[in-house]
Amino acid sequence: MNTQPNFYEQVYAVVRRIPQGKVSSYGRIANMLGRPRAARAVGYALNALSDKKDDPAYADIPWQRVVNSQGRISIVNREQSANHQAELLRAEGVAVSKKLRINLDIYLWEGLHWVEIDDIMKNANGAKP
DNA sequence: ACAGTGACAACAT
DNA sequence: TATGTTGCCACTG
Repeated sequence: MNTQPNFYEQVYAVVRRIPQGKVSSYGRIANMLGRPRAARAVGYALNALSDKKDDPAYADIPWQRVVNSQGRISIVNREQSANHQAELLRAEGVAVSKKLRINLDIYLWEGLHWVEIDDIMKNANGAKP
């Protein structure tokens, strides 16, 4: 009852549900998946996408919609990637300040309800039925 | 099997 | 507000 082999897939499934123009945080996603302390692992999961970007199955994941709990783009020591993420978000209508900060009062995604989470847990696929 | 790592978060200065 | 520290988790050699 713990470590499900598909933790990454579950993360991806949730991220795919984040609507355009909204953002969520690593911690919130971890929370949705029933692992409130796994925020760091969520970031790790998204980081792993860079190795899968050639796989079309992972090409549609809006990773840019995930920021840290303060509403700031969290890839601090990767300036280029951070700016890239900011641009992607702006292109979606999300206001990102020069300091890479986003107003969560406006753009925070409410998240999924338990029924949808339950579905993801079963299929660890989420994307599509 | 085990230690190291990293797109986090909460708390302390 | 801006750093630094500590705890956490899943994944990797």
